[in-house]
Amino acid sequence: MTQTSDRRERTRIERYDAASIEPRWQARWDELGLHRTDLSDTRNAYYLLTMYPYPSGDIHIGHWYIKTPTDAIARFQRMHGRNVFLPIGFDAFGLPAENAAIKNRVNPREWTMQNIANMRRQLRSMGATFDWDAEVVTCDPEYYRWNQWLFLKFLEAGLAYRAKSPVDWCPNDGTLAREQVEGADRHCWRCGAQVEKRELDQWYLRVTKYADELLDFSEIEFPDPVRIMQTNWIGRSEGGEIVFTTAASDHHPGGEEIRVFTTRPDTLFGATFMVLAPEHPLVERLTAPDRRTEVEAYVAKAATETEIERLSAERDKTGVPIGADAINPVNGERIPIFVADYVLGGYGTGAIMAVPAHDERDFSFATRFGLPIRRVVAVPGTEDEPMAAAYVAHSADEVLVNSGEYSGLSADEGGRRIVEWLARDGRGRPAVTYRLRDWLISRQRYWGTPIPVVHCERCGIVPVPEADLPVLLPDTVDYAGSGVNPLTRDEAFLNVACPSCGGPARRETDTMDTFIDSSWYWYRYLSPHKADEPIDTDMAEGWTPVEQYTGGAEHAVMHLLYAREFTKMLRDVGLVQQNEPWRRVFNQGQILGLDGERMSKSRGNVQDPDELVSRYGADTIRLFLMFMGPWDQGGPWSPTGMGGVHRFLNRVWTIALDPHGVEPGDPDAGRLPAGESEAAAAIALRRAAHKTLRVVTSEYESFKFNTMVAHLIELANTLMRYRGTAIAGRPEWDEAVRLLLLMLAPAAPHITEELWSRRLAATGRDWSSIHRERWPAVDETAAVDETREVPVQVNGKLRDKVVVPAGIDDAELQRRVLAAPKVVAALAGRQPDRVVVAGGGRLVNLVVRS
RNA sequence: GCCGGAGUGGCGGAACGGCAUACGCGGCAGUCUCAAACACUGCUGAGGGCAACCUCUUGUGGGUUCGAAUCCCACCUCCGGCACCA
Repeated sequence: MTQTSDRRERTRIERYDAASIEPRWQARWDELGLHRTDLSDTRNAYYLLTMYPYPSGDIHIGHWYIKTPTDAIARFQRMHGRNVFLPIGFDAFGLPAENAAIKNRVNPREWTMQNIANMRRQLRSMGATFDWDAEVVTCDPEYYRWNQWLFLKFLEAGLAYRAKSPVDWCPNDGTLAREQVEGADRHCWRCGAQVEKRELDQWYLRVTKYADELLDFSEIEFPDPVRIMQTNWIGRSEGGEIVFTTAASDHHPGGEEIRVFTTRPDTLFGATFMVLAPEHPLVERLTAPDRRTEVEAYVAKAATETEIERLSAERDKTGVPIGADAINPVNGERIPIFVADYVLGGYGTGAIMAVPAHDERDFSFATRFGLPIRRVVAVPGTEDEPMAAAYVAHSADEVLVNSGEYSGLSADEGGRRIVEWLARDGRGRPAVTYRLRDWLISRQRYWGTPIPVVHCERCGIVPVPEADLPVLLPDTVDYAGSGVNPLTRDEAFLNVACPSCGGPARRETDTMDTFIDSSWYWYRYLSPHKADEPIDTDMAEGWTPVEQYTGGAEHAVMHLLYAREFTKMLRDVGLVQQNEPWRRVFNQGQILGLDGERMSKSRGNVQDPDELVSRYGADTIRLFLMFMGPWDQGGPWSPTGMGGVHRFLNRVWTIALDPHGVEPGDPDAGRLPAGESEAAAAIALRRAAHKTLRVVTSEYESFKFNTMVAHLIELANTLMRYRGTAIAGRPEWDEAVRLLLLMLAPAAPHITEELWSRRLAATGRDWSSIHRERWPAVDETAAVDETREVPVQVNGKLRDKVVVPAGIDDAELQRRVLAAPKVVAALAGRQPDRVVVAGGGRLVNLVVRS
């Protein structure tokens, strides 16, 4: 070819222009109903769930990072004949809407609905195949009424109850969320007032009932870290509950029981003091008159601290003696009682026996207060050694010492026997404790689901009858410049006739934790408008547990655990028949701003996707987000590299539409690689295509999108090398291009649809969409390599590589390795002492001593 | 502090007991162009050497192994969660 004809070839085809093709195909997919799922057909049901977004108004590239690979999974599964259901909705209740309302005097509903409208538009611009017919918006009464309905069912079943519980309280702004308490001095973020604790009557769900069941992960496939974190969060501990009694003193007759939980009943003889949590009810009663001032001051101070501070193993232990003693049930010893903040009221019994010799926290406390440390577990021969730290290690030959008749027994056996002994006369029993607490669902806020109960002067707490649901949130809301829940001032909302006696009553003003909303929304997607029940039981039976759930790792313990608890509650009131909500969960990483912080409008580090869409098109962004790293990793956002992915799509465009053109710049353009025949090149291209198909298929299945894209780029680069040669006219070329487009289709749906339509228009074949094609099958015979390269090491160092036929045996491989020139040089006449042929001949290591 | 995760070229990352740095970005050189842009081709971890080639390198320090980025122990740094942000 002459240079002039080259130039003509180059300019002949039009350029890839995403903006002109993407909206057209999105409209076409809507017409085709690509995204709509026939839920009545459950034969090949594949329920793909992505965590629904909070409509914060901070719409940023992070949403694309979460959603577009999920869409690729949906399209990939559809190409495998699965009936995929990919719904979307909005987690629309919550604190940010109220903050915006207080600050800018906008109505939370209006603020939320505006954000939702904008997010809908943006989510559509991704080209994602969400089934919008199934959309759920949690602040819609059509949704939250069922939170209320479910609450009533739980109340009836004894799964909901009311108890006192402390909140962080600001005198001006009411209850504060953790993020609204600022600084070491714990002041209110809005008014700066000192935050205090206040005890309120609040609603709980009895989820600890499921603690043991939640530790069983056999029906749910979590990433290992999530399973481990949930296991630790539930925190099952086995041990004993031991009854200590108080000793008589000047101010107290004694004989009062103090129950403690311990995981180490074997160390009971080493208990030299006792500690009550500041919240423990006995503190008030047992404190000696001359200790009262100091104890009360300490208790008040502890109330201002966070649990994280109190549990810190690093800081110095604090506490005060209350001026009373307890009696150790195993030896009748009087031991002093302290109150200290490192013991929590909400864990175990809120009281501990302190064994400084065998517990690190007790040891540092005892050291600080000069309390006796008595060793009761030791490896024989070491029992009299001085202790510089608590001995907590477990060793097979350690035994109990200084423990009366139990001395000499192993710790396990001794502990068991001590509990058995105490149990005989009711002074102890084997016991299990969990770190998991019941779920506090009350929120003193407006923007949430009203808890459907009424407080009647005569009848007490009365559930709202089912027929009266929903209890609607009033639309007009006046915050009056304060964070205090406006429902508490809304007389029209508050005043109601008691459903039981008809007398005057007040509505409950607390609303529900928004984690309630997110604990069952995937069931509602299946029947979002069902008017008589929250969940369509038949539909749930056919479509759930959800096949695959994707979402952020930041939800590992809270949302992902609450939802499991809730599912078990739904099961126990007869609404679903399954134990777990989802079969498999994948946690993708989080996209941070360039500054490494979470993206938010207030930080000014958000990347607006609209701008990128108009510059590169949705396909480039989708592909770049998948390519930038492993999906479970996330990381700081940087658009550097977007151009590389865009160039790749340009090459795909060129390959598909202009196979015979050549570019200037390559001196060998239009010629096959030196020494490669046309037949050999055709086989090589076919091999590359099918090897790519094999690896790309498994990468889609395991969500390894970054290497999936890398492999597609490699195949495109291979095709580019053959462009303009005789290969480009052969069926192997057409097959490779066809496979490339099919493999790329789930990730870059618009450009592949465009190229597919153009290629098929030329052939006259009947088609509707590349996204309705079947995923191609690997031709394994085409994917086989004829030769392979074997690296050769001498003493673990790479010295040479030999190319050998694929089917060679080890003896022949060794012969060739030892004949390789660089190997001969490296051996320098020495004989290898050992020849290691690794992993079926993948590598050879020659070991030479001396 | 506790629980979980991650540290690899100038940058994003690949390899996860067997060739460290695939793929991409950036950089350098070139083809095309009057020129630029686009596109395309080649080179590109560090140090040494004219070269063939040699030495070093996966947060730090130890260990296991014929062989370690990968497994084990200790430490450092960063990220997520810690129950009222979602």
